Parts: sequence; C-alpha cells; structure tokens
Amino acid sequence: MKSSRKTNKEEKINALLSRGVAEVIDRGHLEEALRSGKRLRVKLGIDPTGTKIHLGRAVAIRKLKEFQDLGHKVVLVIGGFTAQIGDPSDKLSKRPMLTEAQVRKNMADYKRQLGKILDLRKVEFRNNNDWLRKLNFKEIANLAESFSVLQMLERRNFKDRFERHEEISLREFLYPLMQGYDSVAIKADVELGGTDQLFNLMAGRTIQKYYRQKEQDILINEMLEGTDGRKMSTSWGNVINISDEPGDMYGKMMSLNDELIYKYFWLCTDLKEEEIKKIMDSQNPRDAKARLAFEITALYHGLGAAKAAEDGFNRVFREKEAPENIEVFRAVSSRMNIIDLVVAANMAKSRSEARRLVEQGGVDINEKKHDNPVEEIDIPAEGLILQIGKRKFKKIVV
RNA sequence: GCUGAGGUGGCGGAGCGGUCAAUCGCAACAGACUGUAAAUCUGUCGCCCUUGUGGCUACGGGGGUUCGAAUCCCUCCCUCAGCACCA
Repeated sequence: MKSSRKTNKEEKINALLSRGVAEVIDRGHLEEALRSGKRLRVKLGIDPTGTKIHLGRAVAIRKLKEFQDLGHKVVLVIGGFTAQIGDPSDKLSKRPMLTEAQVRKNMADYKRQLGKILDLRKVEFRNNNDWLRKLNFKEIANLAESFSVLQMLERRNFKDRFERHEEISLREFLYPLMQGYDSVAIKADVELGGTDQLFNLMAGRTIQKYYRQKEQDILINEMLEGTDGRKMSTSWGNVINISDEPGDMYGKMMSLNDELIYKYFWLCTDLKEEEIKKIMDSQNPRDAKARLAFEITALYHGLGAAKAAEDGFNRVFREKEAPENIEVFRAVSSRMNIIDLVVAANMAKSRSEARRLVEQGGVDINEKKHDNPVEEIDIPAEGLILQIGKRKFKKIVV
C-alpha cells in the first residue's frame, strides 16, 4: 500500500516534468525539490485584461493543477500593475490602462474560468499592484543594474525590432524587471509559462538572486497551435475558449486539423499515453477527433453536456437534421414575406443580408430550400423550422 | 520643438478630381464537396427600395474650390517615425 502510493507519486512527478513540457530549468533541482516532500510555491502570472482562457493558456493552468494535486501551493499573480505597462512578449500592443474596478470585474470572470481547472480554495491570489506600486526610483534603478542593455537586446523580439529600427520603448525593458520582482515578492519556488515567456521567467531568477533569494525553477510548457494549425490567436478565429458553450466547443474541436489530434489529446486531456495511442491507431481520424472533442468538452462541462453536444453535432452534421432544442420565435402574423421573417426572427442583421441569404440558397424552411425573396410564407399551426446555413435554426410559431 | 509620414469598410492595406460603395489580403457569411464547423472550389460581404445607367449615407472633424472630391485648398483634432549632445 505504502509503496504503491509512492510509485503513484513518482509517476505523477514524472508526468509533471514531461507531459507537454518544452523545457525545465533547472531540471535536476526541481526534480529533487518535488521528491523532497517540500511544499513548493508555484507561480503563474495572470493578465487581468479580461481575456478568455483558451485551450493553449489552459495547458499551463492544467500544469498548475498537477502541482496542486501533489500538495503544492499555487500562487496566481494578477498583473494589476503590469497590465498598465504592456508585455513586450505580446508584440507591440500598448494596452489601455485599467481601472481598479475593471481589474476586479475581469478577475471575477477569470476566476470563474479558472475554477473549471483548479481548486480555487487552495489558490493564493496576489495582485502585483500591492508591491510594484511602492517601489521607488532608487530601488528600480538598482533592479535595472541586474541587466545589461545588451542582454535586453538579445531578446528575440527586441532584437528584431532593433534591427528593423523600430521603436523599443524604455518601459518595455522594465516589464521583465517587474515580473521578476513578483517572484521575489511572493517567494516563488517555481514559475510556469509558455516558451514566449522564457525571458521574463529568467528575469525572475536574476532578480531573486539580487535579493539573495534562492532562484526559482522554471517550467516551460509547449505551445498549442490553433485549430487550423496556425498560431493560436483570436483574430484568426482558431481559438477554443474553455468558457465556450458545450455545443460550440465540440463543434470547433471537430474542425481541428487532423495532424493536431494527437497533440490536443496530449496537452488538453488527461488520457494516458497508451490510451491515446490506442485511439489513434484503432480509429479513423474522424472518430478519434470525435473522442477528443468529447473528452475536452467533458473536462470543462461534464459528461452529460459532452454527450448532449456530441448527439447534437451528429444530428445536425451527420444526419443533417434540426437539433432538438431550438429557440422559438413567435411571429406576429401567420403569413409573412420570407425576408421579413428572416429579419424578424433575428437571423440576419439587415434586410440586404437576408435577401442575399435567400438568393444564395442559404435559407431552408422545413428542410426545403426557399430562394425566392418575394415568397410569402404561411406559418402553419404546428410552426415551422427556419434554417440559415448549416448551423442556425429557429422554430417559428404564430 | 524641428523635420517627415499618415488617419479609408471588422482588421491590414490600395486608390490621390469623375468609370469609387471604393483593387487586394485576412476575418466573416452562403453554396458545392466532405468523416468534419477541416481543406479546396464558387459566390457574397454599407444601408434601403427593388433589380435599376435606382436612392441614401460613407473614406479623422469642420469649412472651401469645382458641374463633380476619398482624391485639390484652408483649418482643427489625432497617430507614428526621425532629429536633438559632441558649437
């Protein structure tokens, strides 16, 4: 009994250090610390700008969960102060200043999402505004002494911009200092982040050293591509958020590039390696993907919702039937022009758009195409199903 | 402060007196195809009436020139880059 528990712990440590992990600094040290039974303080920085947590971001948070399961202390540092500076890792976006109230509101949203992965009762939340605000110029100057200009310029995205003679604002150099100082303030033993964060994470070590703290270890997780294989980015529309509705989440997963199925299984689900391999070997891509979509949906919405999402998807896209629960629109008249109907039911933004949809054959009524824009539709007592494209349905009744 | 560049549709970015509701790319939407909300191909992509060499509103704000302006002039607002020391 005792030995099996030990083996179990050993397995967890191995998984923690390897699955979805791109790099660990300093691996030997962290491994030892994990085995020692010491309770580690594990840091992750949270941007309070109100962004949604997507599956890529969730990779690091799921890592945190693994630490949590091993009894370590998860410390989330909310960048209330740093949000006003703008992280240079994230290109040149100068972010708008956030008010205290906005930060609070965003964090409430964020915590709701985090709660899907972490046990929030055990998490320590800290806002870096509490300490960064108080630093005076002398202290900042001293901190800055820990880095050379050349070091900063070595950094990839500064280097590129420098070579292209693009602006690099001095405040951007300050960002790693602040993030590093956070590690001092919360006495971090380990910090997590994506590969894009390497520089900032390393700064934490440098600054801890300056404050005569022992240096944090760094665990860098792999980056997850978006569903289309490109970099995950909201503007590419290839992002799956963990707060997405079950049906949505399932459907978006089904649009995943086949080549990414394994990686998503590996980084976004808890399935064991052997099991994933078995699924990949024994099933065609479509079914493997369906399983993946199911697993991920279940992870964030529960088994019941995942099952319903799966049924709904199969119903609509395989059998091409209307989904079971459709929003009902009550029409004011039992006879309406088709365009008026589409607009009234809020299925198009403007009459021009509705007209286009009809003319392009995108409008079905009771599964039959209706492409005449002047047609008058009689709405029977039992109602009718109005469908736009493949995915939008409404039941129309009088 | 000086010098220069620029502000155009959800975004990027053309156009620089009429043929501009505005090339193109991305995103979005529809159709075909498909295991798929993938890929690919086709079409659409300001609003309104309707289908016409149609109407209306649009190219940072305001004013002007002109038969006619996103395009020229004036003015205001905003953004960005370079310069600033070595006299």
